Amino acid sequence: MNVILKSHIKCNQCPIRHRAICSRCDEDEMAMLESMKSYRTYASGDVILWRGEPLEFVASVVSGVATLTKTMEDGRTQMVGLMLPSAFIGRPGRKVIDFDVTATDDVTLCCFDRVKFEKLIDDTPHVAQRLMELALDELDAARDWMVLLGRKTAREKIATFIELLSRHSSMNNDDHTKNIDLHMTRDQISDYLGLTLETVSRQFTALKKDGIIDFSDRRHFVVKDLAALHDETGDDADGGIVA
Amino acid sequence: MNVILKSHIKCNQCPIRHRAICSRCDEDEMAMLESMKSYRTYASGDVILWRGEPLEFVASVVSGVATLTKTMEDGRTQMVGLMLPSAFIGRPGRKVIDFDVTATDDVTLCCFDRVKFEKLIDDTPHVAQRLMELALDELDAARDWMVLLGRKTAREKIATFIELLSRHSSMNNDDHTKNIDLHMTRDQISDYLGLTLETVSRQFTALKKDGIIDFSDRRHFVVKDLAALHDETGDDADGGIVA
DNA sequence: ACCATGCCTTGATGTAGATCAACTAGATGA
DNA sequence: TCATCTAGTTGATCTACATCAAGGCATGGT
Repeated sequence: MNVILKSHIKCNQCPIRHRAICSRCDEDEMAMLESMKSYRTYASGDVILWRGEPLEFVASVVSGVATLTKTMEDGRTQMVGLMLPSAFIGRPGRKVIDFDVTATDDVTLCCFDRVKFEKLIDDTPHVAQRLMELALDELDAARDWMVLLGRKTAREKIATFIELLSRHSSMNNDDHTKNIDLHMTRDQISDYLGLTLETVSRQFTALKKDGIIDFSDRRHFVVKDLAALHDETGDDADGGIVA
Repeated sequence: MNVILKSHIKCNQCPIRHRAICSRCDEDEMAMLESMKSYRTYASGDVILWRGEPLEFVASVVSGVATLTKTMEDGRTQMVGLMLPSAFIGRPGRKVIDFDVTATDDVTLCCFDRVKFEKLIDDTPHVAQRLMELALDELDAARDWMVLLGRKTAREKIATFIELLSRHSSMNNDDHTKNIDLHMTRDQISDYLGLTLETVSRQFTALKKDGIIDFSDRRHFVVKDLAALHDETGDDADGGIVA
C-alpha cells in the first residue's frame, strides 16, 4: 500500500528536523529542500525497495521503522540495519542497493529525487557533511552489531536489543517507565539478532521471569530494571552501542 | 617498533595511488597532499592506535595489513575491520575511535595531521568525495560481514575468508595459482570470523582434504579449485562480498 | 458462532561448534 | 645439542542454540 503525497508537513514542524539529513541546514537550504520533497507512506510489511532495483529516490524515515535485510541463496536471512526515524536511505553515487528495505510498521518517508538530490549535494556542503556523519554513525552501529553477532550469547543479544529500543524511545520521551513498542515480530527480531524465533521467545520469557522487563501485551513492554538490563548486555558501562 | 619517516616515495610511484583517498585528485591537489604527508612504519603485532586515544593523525595503509578490533569487558574480542592497502584510518570529525588498530604484518602508513587534513577536506571536494566512497565501501563490507557472522557456518566463514584474500591478492597480481599469504595467525582469523582457533584449524584441514586449497606452509596457501571454493562460501554467483 | 490464519509459546531432541586437553613442529637461543 | 617457546593440530567431551513438533490465543472473515 504505497501512497505518494506532495508535502503537507512544514519542515519547521517536522519531528526529525534536528536529527535528519537537513539538521545543519540554514533557512535558504531548508527552502530548497522543502520545494523538492514529497512524502510516501507504506503499510506494515510493504517492501519499500528491492535489492538490485535502480533507485528513483533517496529518503529520510520520518516515522515508523524500516529494516535492511540480506538474503542468502538458500533463503537464510540477516537484517543488516534498522532504520529508525531520521535515518537516511540511499547514498550519493549508489544507483542500486544490495539489500531489501521493508516497512515493519506503517512508515512515512520524506523523499527526494535521487538525481536532483545528488546535484544538490555538490552545492550544499551542510547536507554533504551531515550525510557523511550519518554514514559514519551507521558504520559505528554496524561494527557494534558485528560484536553482537559474532560474540554475544542469546541473552546478551536480547538485552542489547531491548536496551537499544529503550534508549531510542526515551530520546523522544523521557519517561523510562512507559510502554515501549517492539515494532517487530519475533521472527524479524531473530533475523536482526542472528537467532531463531524460538530462542527470541524463550529469552523474552526468561528476562520477564527475572523481573527485568514486563510485557503488557506481546508487542509492548516496560523496562523494570534498567541497570540489571544493562548488566545483561555484555557491554561496559560507558562505551558499547550508540544508536 | 614505530618509526616515523618524512616522505621518500613520490606519490606518482605509490602503489595505492589509484585506489586510496587521493585517487581522484589532480596535479595541484596531489602536490598539496605530497607536502603534508609523512610515513610511519609498524612491526607485526604493534598497536597502531588504542581505543579511546585522541587521534593525532589520519592515514592510508600503503602496505601490510592492519586490523580493527573491539573487546568486550570480559575479554571476548571481535575483529570489525580488516585494513588492506588503500584503506583509510580515521574520519573527519571523529577525534577518537572505538576500537584498537593493530598491525598484523609489517605496516607502512601514509599519514596526515588530523587537524590539517580536516581543513584540507573543506577545500578539496575530490578528497571529500573519495572519503565518502571509502566510508560507504566499508559500510557495505561491514554489512556483508554481518551476514557472515550471523548466519554462515564455520566452513562457509572460512571459505569466504579465503576467497576474500584470494580476490584481493589477484587484484595486484593476476596469477591465481600463486601462493597467498594468510597474514594472520589462526587466533586472529578466529577473531575475524567469530569462531575459535581450533575450529579455524579444523576447517582449513577439511578444505585441504577436499582438495580445494593446499598449504605450502602454515601461513601460505594456494587455491586449487576456485569454483569449488566459491560454492562453499554460501554467496550467490555474482553478488556477495566485494572488498 | 465458527473456522482460518498468523503469531507466539513451550517442550523434546539433535548438533555445530566451543571447551578442555594432549601432543607436534618450527624457531630462538644458550 | 638440548631446552624453551609459540603456533598449530587433533581428539574427547560438553553445551548453547537450532530444529522439530504440538498447542494456545488473538484477529478477521463468512
